[in-house]
Amino acid sequence: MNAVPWSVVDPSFRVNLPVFGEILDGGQAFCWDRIAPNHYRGIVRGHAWEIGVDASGHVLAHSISGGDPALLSDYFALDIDFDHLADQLPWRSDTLLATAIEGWQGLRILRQDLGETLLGFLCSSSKQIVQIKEILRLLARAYGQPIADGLYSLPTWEALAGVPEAELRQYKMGYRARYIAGVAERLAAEPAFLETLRELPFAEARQALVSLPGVGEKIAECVLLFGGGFLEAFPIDTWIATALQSGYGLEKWSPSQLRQFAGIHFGPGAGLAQQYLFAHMRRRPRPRDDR
DNA sequence: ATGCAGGAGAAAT
DNA sequence: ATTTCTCCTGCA
Repeated sequence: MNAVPWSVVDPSFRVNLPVFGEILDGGQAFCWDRIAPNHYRGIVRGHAWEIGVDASGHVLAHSISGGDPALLSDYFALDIDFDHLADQLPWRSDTLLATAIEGWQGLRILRQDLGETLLGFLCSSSKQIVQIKEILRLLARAYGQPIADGLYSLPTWEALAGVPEAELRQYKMGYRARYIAGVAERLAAEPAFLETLRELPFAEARQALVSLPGVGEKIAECVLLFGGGFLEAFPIDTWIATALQSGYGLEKWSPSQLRQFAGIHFGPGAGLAQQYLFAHMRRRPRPRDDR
């Protein structure tokens, strides 16, 4: 069963268990199933993987489908020095950020497939992570490719083109079916849309994404940050809005004003700051709910 | 039991 | 240029 040996993804890539879980299953990606606290399984870059972290924090992986573990170095964006990027953030004058960075050392932004990221976040509105994963699992089984062991890759947008909205609705996505059908249609009509996106300046890429049905500011910034390599993207969800409002005394600021503030305060690595703050906020119990 | 969730879009201020 | 309502579904 384990004919393929586990190998260290990269000796310099080390994380603690909470950070490991936050990276794979904290809301950036929806393709990983936790099969043990330190062990995840999922499909990435067209291959089935098992990924684990050992007692020393080294990340180990093996592919059930013959994938080269080097593919994961790219997925984890190991070429980017996130520690250095974090040090460039204004933590010296920002105690909230300093606490978040301190508590989540080793956090990184994944380099995911752009089309898959778009699909995932189109399903994300008013949904919890487990629900998003369920929708994607159903879509993968219906329109994706079998990779291994009952695991399917997510469908390409090409595979989704022409699927009627009514058919999509059976996969628990509700009103989001209209958005997915609409985006599939747009991308079929503009085949170069996604590949061009990466080459555009951030503002233009964002504008292009928002022109898609079902993609507003928040989802556009998620797609650009987690799938487009735009580390200046700063998605503002309810957690981040609360963090900014209560942490910086911006209670009366609108979402667009908060976005403006974040760009100026956090700078070119704003997306990483967002990820730290998000993990930090989500770790502590909600404002009104104990236990 | 129902309000509401890591939102978008259109209608109504 | 904001605020409000609806859109599905399933947790809490």
